[in-house]
Amino acid sequence: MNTSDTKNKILDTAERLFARQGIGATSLRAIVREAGLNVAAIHYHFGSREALVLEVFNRRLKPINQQRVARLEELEQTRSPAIPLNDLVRAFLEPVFSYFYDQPPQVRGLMARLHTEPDVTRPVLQQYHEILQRFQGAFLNAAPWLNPEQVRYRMSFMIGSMGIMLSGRHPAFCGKNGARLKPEQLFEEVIQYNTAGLSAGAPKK
Amino acid sequence: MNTSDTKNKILDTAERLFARQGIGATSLRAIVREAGLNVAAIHYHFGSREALVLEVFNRRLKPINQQRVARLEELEQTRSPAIPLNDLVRAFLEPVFSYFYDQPPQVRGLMARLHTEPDVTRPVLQQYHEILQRFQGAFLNAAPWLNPEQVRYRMSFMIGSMGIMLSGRHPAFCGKNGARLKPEQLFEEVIQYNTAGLSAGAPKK
DNA sequence: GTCTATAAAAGGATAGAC
DNA sequence: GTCTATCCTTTTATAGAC
Repeated sequence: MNTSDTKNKILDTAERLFARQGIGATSLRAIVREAGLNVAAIHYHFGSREALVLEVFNRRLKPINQQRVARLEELEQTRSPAIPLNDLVRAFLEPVFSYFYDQPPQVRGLMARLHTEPDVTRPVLQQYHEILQRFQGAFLNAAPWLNPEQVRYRMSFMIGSMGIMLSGRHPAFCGKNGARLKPEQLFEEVIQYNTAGLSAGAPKK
Repeated sequence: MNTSDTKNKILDTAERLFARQGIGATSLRAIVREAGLNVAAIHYHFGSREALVLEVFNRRLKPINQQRVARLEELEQTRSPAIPLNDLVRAFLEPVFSYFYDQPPQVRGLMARLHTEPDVTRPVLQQYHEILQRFQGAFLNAAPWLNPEQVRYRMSFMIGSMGIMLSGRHPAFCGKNGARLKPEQLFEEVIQYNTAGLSAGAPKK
């Protein structure tokens, strides 16, 4: 079997189990059992459990954040200096949405965990600190009535609601509630909600 | 030592470690090591690891949700039939805030995890399903331009941003950003953000 | 690159003394 | 109610054959 085939199989399976059972609760053995491999394969390809965890997240985050930057730069060139908040929210969230659109639900749920599992949040997000800084600057430009701390917190709120969207667990009502919005509709809800949140306190024009 | 003393000591320690390391990653042995007890104590008081996990969450959620209901009922009596959205958001979030205000940061971080760790979300939230239903009805009344699904999702977004607030990890920038809002200011930010989000799409008056 | 086999440690749970 | 001692399972990690 090809190197990258096995590697991807491990990453796919780990991702699915992390999303389903939690990261700390998922053993390497559970992963290889479901992947039809053996423990040694993981150590060969990743070196340690911790390195595997980071790779699972980075594999998804890298292309998403590249997309985010590309869209931000496009906005800066075409709509500068006054980029509408709604466009910024879309530039930040749409790459997530389009990337995970055709992924199984469990895989989407992984992203929600990124911001709450303490051993993951720090090492992963440090890699993307610069991107967040750039968005913070853009949001601050677009919402000059806010101070930098407010912008940072509101971005965090946006990230929180994004996690909820991705988790698909719909935590307010994880029971048996029939009708669910279609993914596209749900996404528009998220955009609308967070654009309104970020716009809160704006001076009337 | 008194029964409830030991029980609380276990709950306190477990809570702290769950918040710090994640739930699945925290062993019973780690808990009792830090609490100065032994594994048998946990099984005596809680029966199993799983039961302990549920108790850790329910100990906090029970008083919070009682407060929520009390405040909702007060609003229904004093401001019915048209309860402002802002009051509903406060009725839902303020009990969380006031309850955790004087708790150490790690303990607050636990609530953030409630909505993402899959083995916890379901069993815990099922107990409070009725309360969420009541709030959903109230929000639907206060925002009649939304349909029930929209209300449910927006409540979930609110819960997501609340989790971010509680986590204290400020995931957008977990690096070394100097100034932080005071807790009260942060709370007002959350209220404002989510009131605006829930109000999105409201007809102009 | 992938496997089996195995080492060494840590996990949850229980029995029985006090 | 709390402890020690113990059972059995599972874990991460490594060594060495193929």
